[in-house]
Amino acid sequence: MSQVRTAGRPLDDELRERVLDAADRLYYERGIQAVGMDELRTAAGVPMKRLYALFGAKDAIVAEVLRRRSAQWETGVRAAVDAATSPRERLLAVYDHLAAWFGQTDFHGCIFINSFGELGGCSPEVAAIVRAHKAAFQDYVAGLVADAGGPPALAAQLAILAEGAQTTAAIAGTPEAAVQARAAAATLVDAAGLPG
Amino acid sequence: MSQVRTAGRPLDDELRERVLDAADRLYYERGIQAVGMDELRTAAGVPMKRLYALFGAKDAIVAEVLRRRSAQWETGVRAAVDAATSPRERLLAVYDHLAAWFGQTDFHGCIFINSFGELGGCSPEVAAIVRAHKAAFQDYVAGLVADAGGPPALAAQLAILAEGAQTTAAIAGTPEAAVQARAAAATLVDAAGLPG
DNA sequence: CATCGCGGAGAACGCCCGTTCTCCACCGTC
DNA sequence: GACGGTGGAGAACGGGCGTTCTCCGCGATG
Repeated sequence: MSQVRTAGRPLDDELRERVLDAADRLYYERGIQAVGMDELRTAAGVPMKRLYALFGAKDAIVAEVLRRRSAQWETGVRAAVDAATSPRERLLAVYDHLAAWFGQTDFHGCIFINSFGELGGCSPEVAAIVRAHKAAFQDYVAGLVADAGGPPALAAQLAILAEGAQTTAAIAGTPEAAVQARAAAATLVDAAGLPG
Repeated sequence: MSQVRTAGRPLDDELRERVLDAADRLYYERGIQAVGMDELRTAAGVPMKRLYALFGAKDAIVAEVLRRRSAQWETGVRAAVDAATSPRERLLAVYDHLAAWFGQTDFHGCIFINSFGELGGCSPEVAAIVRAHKAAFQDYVAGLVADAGGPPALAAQLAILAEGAQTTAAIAGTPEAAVQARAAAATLVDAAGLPG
């Protein structure tokens, strides 16, 4: 059952990582349907037979890519938030994290929004993963707002600002939506009259 | 040059409308790549030869659908805004318009955001149309804000809220993002201290 | 009425996709 | 060294796509 490393043959886990890394990059850059299994095979340097032995079907690779991105997003946001000190700054740290992300040269928008637009109408599995990811983010923001002593309605507003910033930055191809959203969030937070 | 109606054969303009209506509905419901030319031909009740004589290629149909939607969106938003009286209400009317739209049973999100996610990475033409559409909306909001005597920064914030509401409502499958965005917009507008 | 030409209906074509299968080189074992 | 089996590389397959082509019926014209 347990795997033993052989000289020339990488372990299944390493190979899965390599495939998912390549799939993530290609799907994110050009879209899921635009990247075929042959291109993925070539990019990952994995034999086709191995690819299907590891994942079974393209759908499974897509789902795994999305789940990985969701975990990475959560990790990144948490790190940015936890680096902030006051509850107010923790709320606004979300938008600073967005600003850093939008500024990256390979920024192509939110892969969940993109995937939902591409496959949400035809793939219930993709739709469910995207919905769960966004719901988790909203819950996280709700927790931050609650910690700050803000009203629940503020959480939904802050989440909408974050979504709008991602959409706007992706389509415009410029990162300024993050600072605009941050300013709006600061106004909303202040208007909510947080304690402390 | 000018067309003359013949008994059994519809005019080109009528046929174009029929094709674009069918394409709009199918592309919006299930995505562009998921709908083939054969299905569109069947749905529109138009012979394949006529379809290609009218449009030349699928790309042209896609572009035309998006341009039509852009004009329809502009018309709808303007109507909602012009029905409002005060400058403040005119700004918030945008979100009331969103609320009515999100509540429709066939709401599947913003076709521009969806199309950008699906084809933005591979089709410069689609990307350009989507970018132009969103830029036009931002300009329109900027005009409303200017008319209300608000600062330019407010316009970008209000546009981001509208984008975020569309994304959130589409993915969640529920319309409440519109009223949440409206509340946030009202807070931002009030915080901007508009005159009058 | 014979003929011409145009338009309707859908088959045909070439290509690409996701998935499976074939072939062969290479390894451990007797 | 002979051999069985496993994994690498990529061709093969069935299906669906966008686009083009063929065939046929019909109405206009002499």
